[in-house]
Amino acid sequence: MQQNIREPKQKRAIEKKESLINAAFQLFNEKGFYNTNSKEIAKKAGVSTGLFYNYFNDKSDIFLEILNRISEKNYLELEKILEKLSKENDKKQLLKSFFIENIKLLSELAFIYKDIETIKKEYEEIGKYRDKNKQRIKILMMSFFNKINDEENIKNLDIKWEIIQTTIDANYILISKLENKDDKLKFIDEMVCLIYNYMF
Amino acid sequence: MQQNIREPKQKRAIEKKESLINAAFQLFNEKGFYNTNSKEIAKKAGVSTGLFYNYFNDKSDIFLEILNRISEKNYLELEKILEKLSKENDKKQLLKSFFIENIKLLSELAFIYKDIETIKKEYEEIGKYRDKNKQRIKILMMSFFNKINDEENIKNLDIKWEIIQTTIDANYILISKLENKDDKLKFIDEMVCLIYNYMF
Amino acid sequence: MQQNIREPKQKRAIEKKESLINAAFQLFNEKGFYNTNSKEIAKKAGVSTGLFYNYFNDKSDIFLEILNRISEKNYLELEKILEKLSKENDKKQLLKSFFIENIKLLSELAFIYKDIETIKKEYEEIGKYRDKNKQRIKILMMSFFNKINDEENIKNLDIKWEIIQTTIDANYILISKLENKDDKLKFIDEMVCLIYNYMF
Amino acid sequence: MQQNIREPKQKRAIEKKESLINAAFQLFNEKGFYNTNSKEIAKKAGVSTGLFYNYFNDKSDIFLEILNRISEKNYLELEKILEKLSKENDKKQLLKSFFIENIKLLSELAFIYKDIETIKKEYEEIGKYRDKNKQRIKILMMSFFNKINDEENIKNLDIKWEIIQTTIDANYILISKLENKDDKLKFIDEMVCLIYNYMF
DNA sequence: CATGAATGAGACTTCATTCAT
DNA sequence: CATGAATGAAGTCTCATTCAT
Repeated sequence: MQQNIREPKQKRAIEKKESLINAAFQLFNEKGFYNTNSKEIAKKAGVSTGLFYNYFNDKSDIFLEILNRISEKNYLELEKILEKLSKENDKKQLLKSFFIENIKLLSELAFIYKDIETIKKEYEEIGKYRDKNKQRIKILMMSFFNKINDEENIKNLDIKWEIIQTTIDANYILISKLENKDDKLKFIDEMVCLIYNYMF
Repeated sequence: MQQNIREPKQKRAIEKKESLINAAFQLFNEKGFYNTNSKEIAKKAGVSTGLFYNYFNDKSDIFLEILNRISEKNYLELEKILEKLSKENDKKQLLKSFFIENIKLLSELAFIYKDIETIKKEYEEIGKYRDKNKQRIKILMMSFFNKINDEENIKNLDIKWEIIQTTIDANYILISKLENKDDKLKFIDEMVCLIYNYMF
Repeated sequence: MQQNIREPKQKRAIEKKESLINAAFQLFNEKGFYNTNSKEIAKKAGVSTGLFYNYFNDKSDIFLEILNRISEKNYLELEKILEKLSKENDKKQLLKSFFIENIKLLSELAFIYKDIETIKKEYEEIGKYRDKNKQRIKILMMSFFNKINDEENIKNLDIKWEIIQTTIDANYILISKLENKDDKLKFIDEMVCLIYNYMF
Repeated sequence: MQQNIREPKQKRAIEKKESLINAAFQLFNEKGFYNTNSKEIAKKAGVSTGLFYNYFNDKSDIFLEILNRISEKNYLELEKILEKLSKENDKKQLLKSFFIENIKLLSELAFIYKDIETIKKEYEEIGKYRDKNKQRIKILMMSFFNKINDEENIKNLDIKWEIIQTTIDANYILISKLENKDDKLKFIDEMVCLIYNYMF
């Protein structure tokens, strides 16, 4: 049935698909994947329930699409950030900038980390995609770290990155829940400190 | 009739309640809270569906009971560990010992961090309990950190602990998924490094 | 399985059966037959659930037993009342006395009229018993009415009694719900009026 | 999500909702509220179980809808009847006409009187609606009685109407169970007699 | 006799998904 | 393309009844 999924071509149709994705994103964020149902998504998107299944095979499919888009966007932005930052000499400042730039991106992903571990077990596809993407970011980041760390290769960078990534993800969820902007910055400062002291 | 939950008195009955809790724990771990149902839990426990509802109001109730037990046990063990460690002079070694001791405990909680953010939104009770418990551990840990850090009070310890706790939780999930014991130890070494460099 | 029902012989056992009957009577009255369950009855009676089924085949069985007892008691009392009243000459006063005497009895039955029409359809036995008892009272009452109506036989007494019985039953439920004693008496006066004017 | 009850707009959909209501009405009549379940109603309506919950929150909800409709219809018809009858001079004939006209209406409500006392205790909403409706009819009827009773106000009309209403309701159930038309008429004659002698 | 834990059928309810219009 | 009514499988939960102790 995979093939039955239409790719909308008319402008109005494309807008509707976008509405669905936005609605799903918001609801997944607010209430989690398992407490959101397709009827609700369609309602919030202002379209009919049936239309949902014109564009997506099932609920996991729209999740995958969101994951996909955000991952893609983030990867590209990450590349840009790293490019830009490579001119920075002060490593600490560099890291800080990195986090500040990143927070906007990564906080979008926060909702995903919440449910993805469970969803992965049910939908293999999503697990695979997630792992692939993680791997891709890892490569990017490791080459970046190697570059800015002029002296010698960092030992155990593999493991280190695994830990850093996990740490960043988890703390981004934490930060994304803070209301106050100053609080956010304070937390980011601390994270910079955490990562900086760890790596260099 | 809601609260008509029995506390079993006969030995066999207590065993069955335990079976249910163990079965639920395993299934929540394997498949997550939302992909586990009461019938399944009962089946794995070798018990009828009805009995599940003799002992628990609903699925969230057995989750709470598990959370409760593990939290309680861990808190007590944590106290013991801290007591024991307070004799250690080498802070780095101390932290390492702390993590090694802790890993056994905390990895049990891994499954909880997976779903709890979503569950909290649905079941207020669970959120409250979780927060209370987090607070309790925070107090314990902060007094410990203050004690071992003889010179002066650590700045921003509040925020720091928030970040450390988040970091530890997230990385424990990571570590708990590793099969190989040496890998685990390597990761723990790195975490010690991460935390140590951050705090001292 | 009918034969498995024990008739308790020891004093303590008899008391327990009585407790069950009393508890069931109260609960049926308060919440109706279909909203009362056997566990609840046992609990209110202060005995175990299992014991319920030592004495009664099922829930309808205890209902039948209650119906039986009250019907029996009422029939005997009715005979006494009619006997006593037959000396009264003033028919209106006689009717009034009849109702006043009766109210104590019949209000006990109020709860039964509430559910019996539905229960009858499920449990034939109960319908049969109910009809038999109604017939018995009808005979008693009709002979009484014939006796006090010296002149000639009342026309259509059959139908009349059917209507009177229905009317009395329904209004007894009404009266039994009144809290105030004076109100009760006022209603009884009106009922006397209703019936008297109808019959004579 | 509780109140997410659809009001069907398409013709076929409206028909299905009607089927459900008709099926429920018949089943409640035949077997009573507590011996009828939603699956059965759906089946009799030729519809899936799920659809039941598209249109009704639960079993009490469809009961309320039926109660609502019948009450409304009956109230309007009652007004018409009273209007028509107010030209009649012979009070006895008037009452008779009233009952004959009414029997068609009220017998529809018979099923409701059977279970409503019990249902009221479980579902407050239904009790409230019932009381409101009873009150409304009382007002209508009392003004009617006052009008046709030219001489002077009837004493205790309040209590009298309470009794009359109870009496009529109960006897209508009785009459509605009769198969034979002549029997019905005989019973109605007797009821006319009962009420007429009582009131005038 | 008495207990209350245990059973499992069946009721209630939700929701991903389909399909006639 | 779009609708939303309709489906039914599957999950949640209750309770009359049984049975080991």
